[in-house]
Amino acid sequence: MMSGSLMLEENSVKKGPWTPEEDRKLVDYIEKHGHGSWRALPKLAGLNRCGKSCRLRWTNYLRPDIKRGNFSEQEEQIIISLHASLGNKWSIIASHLPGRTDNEIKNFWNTHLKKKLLQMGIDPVTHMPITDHHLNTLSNLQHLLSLPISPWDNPLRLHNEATQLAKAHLLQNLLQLLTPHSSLSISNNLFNTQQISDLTYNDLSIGSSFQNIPINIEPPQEPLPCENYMAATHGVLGFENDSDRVKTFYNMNQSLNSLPNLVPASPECSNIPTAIDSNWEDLVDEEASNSYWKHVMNQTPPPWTAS
DNA sequence: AAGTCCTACAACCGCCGTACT
DNA sequence: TAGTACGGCGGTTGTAGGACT
Repeated sequence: MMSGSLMLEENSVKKGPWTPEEDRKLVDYIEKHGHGSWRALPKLAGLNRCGKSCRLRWTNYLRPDIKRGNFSEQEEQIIISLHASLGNKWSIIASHLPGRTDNEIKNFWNTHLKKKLLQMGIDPVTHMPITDHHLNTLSNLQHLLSLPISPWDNPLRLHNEATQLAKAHLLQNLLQLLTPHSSLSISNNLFNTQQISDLTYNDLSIGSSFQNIPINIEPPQEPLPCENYMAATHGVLGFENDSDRVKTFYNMNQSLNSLPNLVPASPECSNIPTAIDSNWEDLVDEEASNSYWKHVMNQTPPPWTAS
């Protein structure tokens, strides 16, 4: 069997990692002719790749305006804030971070920010406190799993096994929600219903691979006042007007900002003026008819919070 | 030192929306 | 209006390299 990087499709289009030679061909062609039709490009550029692969390689890696390196603290804040209001709209989020690609932001979210939010006690999907939502789900699951099944005296044993399997998948999906990017497996002893029923929040742990059940999850160090933020982003409080919503959102960001600061990977990183600095004004002007974004990101209290 | 596990991220896949015929 | 081509997007996978045992 051929390895993935060498595997060729029937039409001999290469897949897998790009070589420096391929990169050079692609860059040379686009610099001279522009990309034009991506489908036609590979042939014209002398590349044995599909147009889609060329486009992705260019937009995500070779483009001259790509900004490499670690995300700054400010960029993190922007991503978190935009994700709270936009969800997984990576391309839109990327459009507000000059030099960053949607793919890069998506990867950064999945590998860093998701974990960070979980450790803060916030569900990175809903941006709601993880306690109520997930524990209710776990509670329901506990009931599901404790339903009596007696495969040995039931003629529908196969059906029951399928049901168990479905339950396993359900639980796995739930746990994956709590453990992003983990290779998850559920051992058979998980289906000891007593063990399941004994699980509490304090018995679960975030950040481990969950490969060894029972699981230990450490609750957040301190309760985070993030309910208001959740309400703001999801409208559960039924605000009377935008002003209330804006105030609440501001309060949330103060909560986020009060968390321990991230340490830049390189000391000089935080001192480098970024494109963000020069474009942030544009963003806030564009994003907010109200001025709350400016206050949120500049961490200055807006007038309406003055008592 | 060797094997295994884990993390990060580049790249791929499939779906969807839009433009064009 | 239907069909097709194309580009964009988000989810997922594959794999290199570091960490750990």
